[in-house]
Amino acid sequence: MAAKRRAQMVEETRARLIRAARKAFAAKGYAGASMDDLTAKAGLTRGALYHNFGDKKGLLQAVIEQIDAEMLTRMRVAHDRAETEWLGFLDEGVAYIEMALEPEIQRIMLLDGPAVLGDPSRWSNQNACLRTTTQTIQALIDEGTVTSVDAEAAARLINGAALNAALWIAASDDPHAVFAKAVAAFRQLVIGLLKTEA
Amino acid sequence: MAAKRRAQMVEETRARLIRAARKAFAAKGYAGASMDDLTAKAGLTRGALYHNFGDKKGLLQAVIEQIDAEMLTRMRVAHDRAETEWLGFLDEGVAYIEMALEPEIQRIMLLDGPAVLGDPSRWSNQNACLRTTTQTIQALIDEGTVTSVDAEAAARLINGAALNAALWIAASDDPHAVFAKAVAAFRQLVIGLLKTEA
DNA sequence: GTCAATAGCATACGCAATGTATGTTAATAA
DNA sequence: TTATTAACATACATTGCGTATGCTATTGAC
Repeated sequence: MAAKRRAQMVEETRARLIRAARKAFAAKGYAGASMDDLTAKAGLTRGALYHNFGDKKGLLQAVIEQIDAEMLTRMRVAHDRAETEWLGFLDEGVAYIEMALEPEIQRIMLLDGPAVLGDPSRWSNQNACLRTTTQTIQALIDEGTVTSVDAEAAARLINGAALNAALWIAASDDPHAVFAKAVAAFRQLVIGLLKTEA
Repeated sequence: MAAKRRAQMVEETRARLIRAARKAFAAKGYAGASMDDLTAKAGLTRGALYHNFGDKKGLLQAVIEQIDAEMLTRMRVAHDRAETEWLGFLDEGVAYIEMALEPEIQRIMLLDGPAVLGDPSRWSNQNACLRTTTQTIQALIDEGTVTSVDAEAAARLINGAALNAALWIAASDDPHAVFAKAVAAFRQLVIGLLKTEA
């Protein structure tokens, strides 16, 4: 029981550091975030950080894994709510764009993440969002809705398109109007994947 | 004439700094590149740097503008070589993917650039690549080849897709095979933009 | 129950790197 | 001829990361 409480303490420490890091990275960016400030706001020092995560990049990885998991569940929800697999695929994409609009996700997952850790597909565990999209597309191919393409390649392209759309929307003066345009273009573009009923 | 030589000297200095910066940023990444090393290899000191470019970000901007211009011409070449506007559009996209495979372009334009300077569409001058794609799509809409969509939105999505494809290819174990897959999926995807001959 | 060992975190230090403030030289303008 | 400024170099101050070291409490051995 004492051991259990000890393990809980460690998890508490890690969770508090990750929470503070999410805030700091989102607000100041990865490079601009100070580890001293970070840990101080979590009620700790850099000692705790280097003990638990190795270095600054290690902390970013932990933050990214957490956000990635959250994005995964939200995409699954959007997907499962739809009536057909194809509509689920569309909603999944739109959900991705919507999430990518949140400053935290945009800054950490889309801008700093790739710059610091390299290509997302090489991130430690797995880029969950990408996997979901790949699986969804593969299912669409199997059921005959989508033409025969490499599912991972298509997922990659779709993700990139949605990502860029989100950056565009977020940087625009009228995000609402641009969002509508982007979604319309997105829905049009993915039609190319549909199997032509020759 | 003395004035002219003076102006030439300044341009020489700027050019040498930008050249050294391109090498350093490509090799070590923006954050990892040291301004002292940079300027020393250019035969100068940090004084010249801060006088001509303001700060480190200013230097990155100058580098990006140069690379952006180079990419623009290469895309135009690929575009103009094709026989039809639609084929030119496809070749333009493939050319972009090919360029994005070069480590220098990938690191500076696709990874560090957005992380440091924010969304490319907000970059000082203009993101030339994006403009070309937008114009090409608009021309396709005008000639009736492509269905009525927002040209800029479509260009954004296409660019993002190509960008992500390049990152994927570059990080893969077998770039050649993955490149083929990506291009195939790309060609399939953009078919969605074609006007259906109803 | 005592003692060694280690996990978890804090403190202290060294080093590198950016930005700024201050020179220095040469060209330009009055 | 002299004053001013552009173009760069040098010197300085600050910040911030990573590591080495120190402290405390828990665990395990006997």
